Amino acid sequence: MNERGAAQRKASVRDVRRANRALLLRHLLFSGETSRASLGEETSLSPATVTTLVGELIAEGTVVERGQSDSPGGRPRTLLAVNPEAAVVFGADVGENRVSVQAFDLTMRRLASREYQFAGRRIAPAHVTKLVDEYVTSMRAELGPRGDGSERRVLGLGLGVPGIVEHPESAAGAPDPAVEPIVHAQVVGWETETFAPLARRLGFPVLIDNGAKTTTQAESWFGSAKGVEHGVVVFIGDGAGAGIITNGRLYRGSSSSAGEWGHTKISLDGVRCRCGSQGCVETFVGASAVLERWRGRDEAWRGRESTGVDELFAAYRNGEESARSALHGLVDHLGLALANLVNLYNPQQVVVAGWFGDRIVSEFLADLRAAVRRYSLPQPGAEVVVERSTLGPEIAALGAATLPLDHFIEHGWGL
Amino acid sequence: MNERGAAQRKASVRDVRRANRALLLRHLLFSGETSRASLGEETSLSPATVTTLVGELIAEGTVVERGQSDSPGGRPRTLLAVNPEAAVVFGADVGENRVSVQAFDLTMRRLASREYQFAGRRIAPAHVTKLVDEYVTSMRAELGPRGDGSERRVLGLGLGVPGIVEHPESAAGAPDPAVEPIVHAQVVGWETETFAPLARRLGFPVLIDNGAKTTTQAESWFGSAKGVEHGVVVFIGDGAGAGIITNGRLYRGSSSSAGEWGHTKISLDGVRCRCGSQGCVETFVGASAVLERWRGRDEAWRGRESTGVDELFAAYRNGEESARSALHGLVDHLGLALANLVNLYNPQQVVVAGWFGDRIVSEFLADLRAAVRRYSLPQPGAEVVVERSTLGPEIAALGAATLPLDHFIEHGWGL
DNA sequence: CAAGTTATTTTTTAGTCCGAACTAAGCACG
DNA sequence: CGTGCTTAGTTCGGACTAAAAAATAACTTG
Repeated sequence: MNERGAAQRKASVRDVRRANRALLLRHLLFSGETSRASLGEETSLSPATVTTLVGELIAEGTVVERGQSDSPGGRPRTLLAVNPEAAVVFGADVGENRVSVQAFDLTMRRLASREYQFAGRRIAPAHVTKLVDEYVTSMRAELGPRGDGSERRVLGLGLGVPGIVEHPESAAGAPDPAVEPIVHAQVVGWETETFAPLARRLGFPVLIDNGAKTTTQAESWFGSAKGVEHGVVVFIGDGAGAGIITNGRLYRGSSSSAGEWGHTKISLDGVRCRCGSQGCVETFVGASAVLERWRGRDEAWRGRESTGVDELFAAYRNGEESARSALHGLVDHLGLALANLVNLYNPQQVVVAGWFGDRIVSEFLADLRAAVRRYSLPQPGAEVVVERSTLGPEIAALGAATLPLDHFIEHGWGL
Repeated sequence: MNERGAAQRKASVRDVRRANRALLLRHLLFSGETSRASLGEETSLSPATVTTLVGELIAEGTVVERGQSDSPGGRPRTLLAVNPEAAVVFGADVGENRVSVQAFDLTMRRLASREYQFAGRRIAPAHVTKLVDEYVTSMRAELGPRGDGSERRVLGLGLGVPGIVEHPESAAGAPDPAVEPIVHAQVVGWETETFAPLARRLGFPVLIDNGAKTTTQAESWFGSAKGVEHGVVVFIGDGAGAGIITNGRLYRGSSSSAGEWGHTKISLDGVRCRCGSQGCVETFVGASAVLERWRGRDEAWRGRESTGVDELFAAYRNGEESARSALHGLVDHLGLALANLVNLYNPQQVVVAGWFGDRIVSEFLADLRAAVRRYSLPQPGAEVVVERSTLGPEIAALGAATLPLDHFIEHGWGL
């Protein structure tokens, strides 16, 4: 009566084709132009199989031929590429003070974007629904029809939100557009929300996940963590969070709330955190917390943390002792908190992202690396590479758009 | 040029059969006697497929028919079961002061066992090789031939060791008998060892992994964590470690050293740990550490921690204040350290194991649960179940034996 | 002993990838 | 220009796969 097997689904011949189709499509998407021959070599699929699968992809319009490549004395290779025009994907990200919606082609080139700023860290889900719907409609109008005059197909919209997203039933693996997820995002004042209305209004699938997770996926597809099998991306802004890649895939945990690194404790007492507990990592490395430590509980920083941080770094360069000790303490604590991740997950790479994380790393990368190494076990500590993120904050929406894209790669147009 | 695809292997029709064979075999192994019909229902494979696959399993001797079940008015179901006689599996575990070697039949019933105690936490790998070889030979002699007089087939031997095991190349997934792993186990004085000689002497595959990991697998197959998709098993003895189950499988990280929970830091300063750092979880919840806190740095406990713990608990029951505060502090710290795991992995279940962990949980389970809940985020904290291990210390070898068994389920006799 | 019921097997079908032979499309060199 | 040489891609038959449908087996019940 053990239900271990519940995870393992039965396999059938159809799954084989789906898996191989996805394999090819993924290669094609990430390596740009390739030929059938090299595709076969890289995937170790037989030439015959490549021919049929690519034929299918071309027939459905996902892939196009792009002339020949140079030939070293034999028949020249015909180049293949994903057809950017094949579909549009939308990505939307709800942050702590802005909503950003962007449109991408199938190769994830940005086609259009819209942004909305809000204050007070509050925005109603209905408002988000309205905004996104509006922006998507206006961007579709802006884009117009395709080159050949036909209507643009839409893969779907990915939505990143600053909170926990529960995917009922489909516990394992990637989100499934069929089940309606539940969102808990206290940061912007959402208790238990659903975005079913948005999907109804848009008329195409909406996939939702935590923003840190979607951005992690973007980082692992296009950024510094490209191709990393086991990696961690930490986001440090006002708060702190992490996204985890295990076995090449985003790790979600049993109810998608894995990676709450910002609220792990590295001290038994200490400043109280907004989560209600104390000693959280966030209270040592988050921007507001650091500012508070530097200048005391001064409400002047509230809402303008960024300039506060500018001042802190300026003071540091001026040699002010208080700034020095605040920043050194920060780097030390951050190193320790990262070392905990290193010991637990044994990642090949740790990427530091987020606006404050960027600032820290651009100034103190060497110190941070030393601290991580000091606090982690020799073996995993020696192997891990601490890196800075190369993608800016505008990739949040791209990360979200990654969700429908992933679903398309894996399952095609069906569903 | 991105190597994401490296993880994804191409699929072929053969993989389908292998996967379905494994699916059936796993069901058969875990649910005991079943019929073809119910096997079909549970796996959602068609009756026809079940017939052919089961036919194959019967032909190779792995499965046997076991008479009929009662019939409610139609053709009675013929019961199927894994044939215990089909093969022998050996499991060996090297602990901090003993080597235990056991033999199991294919249904993981213990057939024979041997044990060797050593002192001083030192044993040479060559000595282990010699011991294991000796014990295996003697157990094979003890078991004699099978009921029908034929030679017993051996699946292999699983070896659990108290340290980090690197599996070169086969980074992802389960260990592969083809590549020779490298063992780092400072606890027993091993720097960089290999057990190739053992495999040569035995003449069948030897699979090696960290003992905490193998025991976690046993716990997830046969113990309290049965059927759990996302779970954590923590081992608390003299030291502290953890094994992590994600998506129903053991998580190893990029170089198999994931789960070093005992050396994550929950304090910025604090007692120095044997790993060289300070503030490690181990220095708050490990048996020696707790004793040291209670009675001061008194070398009298060295080597007899178990009786020391007895005295501590006795003192607690006598109402001694020092014991009370030591134990309450322990439970509090343990709760915090577990909450960190809960926030990071979002598991459905946390199982506390290890000899000292057992003692703690049998006395303070309610307090511990409260502490975990207090320190973890509301959502993952509400969902997680903190449980005690129901399997004793003798399952270490069973956990190790699980490695060849898993390999057999997944790949059959080949290789 | 006939009818009903359920379990299992057989047969057929639709689908998979792959190996080998084959065609396509260039270059090199006389 | 034509004849080989080389590499790219396609076609086709073979060896497998699971599953749907039909047939058979083995019971209970009236």
